[in-house]
Amino acid sequence: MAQPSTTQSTRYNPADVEHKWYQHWLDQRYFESKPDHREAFSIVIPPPNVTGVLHMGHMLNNTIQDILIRQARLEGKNACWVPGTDHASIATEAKVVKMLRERGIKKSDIGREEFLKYAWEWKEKYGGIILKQLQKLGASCDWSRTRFTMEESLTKAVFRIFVDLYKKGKIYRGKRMTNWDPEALTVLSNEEVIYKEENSRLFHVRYQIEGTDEWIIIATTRPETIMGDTAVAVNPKDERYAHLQGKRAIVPLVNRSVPIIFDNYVDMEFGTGALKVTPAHDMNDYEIGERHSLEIIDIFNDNGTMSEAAQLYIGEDRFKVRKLVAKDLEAAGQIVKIEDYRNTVGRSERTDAIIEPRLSLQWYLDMKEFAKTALDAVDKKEVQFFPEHFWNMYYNWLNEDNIRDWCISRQLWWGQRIPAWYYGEHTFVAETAAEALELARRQTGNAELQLEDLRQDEDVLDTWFSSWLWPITVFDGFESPEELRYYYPTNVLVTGWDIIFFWVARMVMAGYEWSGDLLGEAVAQKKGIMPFKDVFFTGMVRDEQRRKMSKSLGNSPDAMALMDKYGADGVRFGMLSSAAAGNDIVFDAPFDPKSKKVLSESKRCEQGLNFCNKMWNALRLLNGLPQQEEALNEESAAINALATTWFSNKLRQTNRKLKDQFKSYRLSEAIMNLYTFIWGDFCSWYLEMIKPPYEQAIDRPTYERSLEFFETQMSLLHPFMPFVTEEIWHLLRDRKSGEDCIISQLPAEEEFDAALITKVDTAIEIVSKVRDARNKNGIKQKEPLELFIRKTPQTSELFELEGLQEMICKMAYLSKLTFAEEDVPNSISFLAGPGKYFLVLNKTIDVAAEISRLEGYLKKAEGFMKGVNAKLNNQRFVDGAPAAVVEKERKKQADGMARIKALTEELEKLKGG
RNA sequence: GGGCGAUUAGCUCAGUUGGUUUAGAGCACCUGCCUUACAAGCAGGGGGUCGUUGGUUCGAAUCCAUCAUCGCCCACCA
Repeated sequence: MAQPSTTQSTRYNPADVEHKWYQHWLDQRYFESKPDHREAFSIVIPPPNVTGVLHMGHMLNNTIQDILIRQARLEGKNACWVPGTDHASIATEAKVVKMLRERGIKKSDIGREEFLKYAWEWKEKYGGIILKQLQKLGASCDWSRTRFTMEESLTKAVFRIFVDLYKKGKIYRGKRMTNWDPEALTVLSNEEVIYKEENSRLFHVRYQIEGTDEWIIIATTRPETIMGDTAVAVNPKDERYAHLQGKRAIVPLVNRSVPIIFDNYVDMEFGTGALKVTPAHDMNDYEIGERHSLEIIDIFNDNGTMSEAAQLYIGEDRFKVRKLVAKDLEAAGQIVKIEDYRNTVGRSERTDAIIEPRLSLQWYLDMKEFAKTALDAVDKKEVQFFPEHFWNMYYNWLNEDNIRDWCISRQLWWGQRIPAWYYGEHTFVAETAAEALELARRQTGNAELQLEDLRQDEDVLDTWFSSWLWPITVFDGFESPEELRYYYPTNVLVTGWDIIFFWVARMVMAGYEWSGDLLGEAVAQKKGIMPFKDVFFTGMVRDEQRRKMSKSLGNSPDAMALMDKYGADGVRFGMLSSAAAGNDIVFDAPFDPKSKKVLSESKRCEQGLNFCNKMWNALRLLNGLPQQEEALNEESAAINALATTWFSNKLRQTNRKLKDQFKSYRLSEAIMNLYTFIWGDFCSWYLEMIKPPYEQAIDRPTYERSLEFFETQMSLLHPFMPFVTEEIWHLLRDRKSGEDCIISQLPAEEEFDAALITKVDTAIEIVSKVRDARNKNGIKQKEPLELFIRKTPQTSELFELEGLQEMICKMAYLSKLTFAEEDVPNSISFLAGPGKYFLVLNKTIDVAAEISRLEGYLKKAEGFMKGVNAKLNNQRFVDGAPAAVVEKERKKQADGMARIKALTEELEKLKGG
């Protein structure tokens, strides 16, 4: 068993502590979970990219998951947090390509097989780093369950559902516009295209209406595509062109006759309101072409030069042709004018080449029904979002006007290769090559066919096509659903809102599609169910200029360095204390203009470390106290009795609040709740109340209660700051094996005495006011003073509370506390709670200062009364508001009047005397 | 262009269905303390007419509308 350190040092040192306890937890197998009789609580990790390194977003995300899983574990649930990584096909392939390039190897030279060998090597080498880093953060994942989206069994599941969807007719192959990089000669995904505003020119070109002397003027930024024009389009509402119905126009230079069509897409306000349509080279034109069955003429070669189909300028580069066409049109008198113009141009992230929209054959998944399922799930609250407003974003993407079929093929090698084989005109979709071959033999009637005769699709599947199954596949749901029945649906998904479409929505779809069959009898009518009950959206972590923290911007502090400096607990505190659900968090790491780097420093994390230190020293105080059976005297017996009763009630109150905060995922509130409670109520008040004078002993019962309080607080705080709490837990008492904070018991929810808490609050207010009076009058903190209480029914009742007087005397260093029938002359007076108090200073009072102080109070009280009176004098308020509210206002009025009266009297006396 | 969100103390943010709040917390700031648990600390303090203008209501930081500023997502105009 791990040994706790000694408490000699006044400084808490996380480095000594954190690794030790993490290893201990691993040795005790606390993170591991197997189905049993207990209630399950499961979370699947959003798998980070396999070759990624820990950044601030991961830190936040995984800290939150760890808090929830540790809390569940403490609540006695069977907590299971499944870790893993994503193969991230684009990102990883790009890294491998770069690595190979640095070694002078070109991807195209080595071929698919060898490339994949390098890629796997790379994965083996760097794949574990991020998981190791998560361990440093304290993540209590069941590491024996670590999965990878491209491991064998997950890949098998991917092929299985691909075939399933293909059979259901939801997967199809279709031609669509894609982003073509004419330099790299490859299709790019939307994520790899960067759009930027650039300067260009808008050409106004005139086209003749066939068989007339009339012209129609169109505006274009890309005159070189004129040879691919197959229509001219105008808006059907545009009266200027209404008469052109059924007419045709002549495309200049190539003199082709094309139809004039009417389409709502055309913006009447833009340019001349007329548009040339080039279906092969523009996304929108393609869609117009589809609607009007236009001819498609592809005028470019792969490398961006003109093809035979262009008829003119064959073999010349597209940008050279733009100039040539402009010149030739000008010469032919076809150009009306040329304007300067700014438009957005898409460039390849890797080669910076201007993207050419191009038709290509891709695999698609029909999303219509899926989208409806996913919408219903949230609509019927089967899945709940925190915060709720993300529903709007989700709805906006999934509703039928916006939803688009999912392009699931990628022109990459690192990934799951599409399980489709071709033979001539035939396509065979099967889970394995052997099955495909069998299909092929059966369907072609050719029993002699061999695998070599078939050609497998070259593309791989989109990464998300494996991750949308993650909540099912990590439990081997498709192979043996026993575990799925226990752990599914998972309790909560914790993720950034930036992947709400890519991932969250799609997991919901997959859950409903397949879990029903897999869960079998466990689910009514075998209807699929949601993959998680709650979704907790974390914000993006941003720098002080509100930019997203990212590696490419270099604005992110080094996560590992932060933890070295402040400890994992400190960093967890720092991240969380500013992370309200769904709100982006601005992380306070300073930027050093000299080194042009973000420093791994943070005030918030420092606060977390200071908090550890505070608790560490509270521990040192308790551990260092000598003990004896009886209390020192009657006074301390009374104080200790009051202090323990009061604190146990505060503890229950805090526990109640904390439970609510967990239920609604208000975790940043929860940690601040614990912070102020432990630091303020426990250390500053409770411990000071019970602390015996120097080298005196504390009575054993109070000591014992104090240990219990401390322990309970460590359990409550454990999910947030696991290391320091475990360490203190062990230093508080001698523990047997297995008595660890990580599996300790949380206090049950109990009623608390609110009236008692209010009374002690008033006492605390009195103490503070006395201290303030000392401060303002330059009197030493420990100089004994006498305090008088103006006797009223309220103050009498307050001071009936056993130990209250003694406690106030101790905390405020008062020599004596006396009830007075009259106001006490030559004293400092103040109000606290319902009473009035007089502090006798052993020196002359500065009357002028006293007057101005009291006038300040009076002004505030009068302002307050104005509001209250205005309400009560309003007959409609008295009639309209609920009786309880009116009653409260009446009480406020009475209290306020009393306060003003007391202050006025006091002021008169001071002024008069 | 479509959608979402934000605007509260010098900074970062709470304020959960309108009424125990002329508004809370942390940091920063100011004053006094090296007091035998803690200077990574202790005690105390100052600071905001809740972005604008209207409206609903007995009552608005909170609900509605408008404008302003900022941020994000999606689609992209030839």
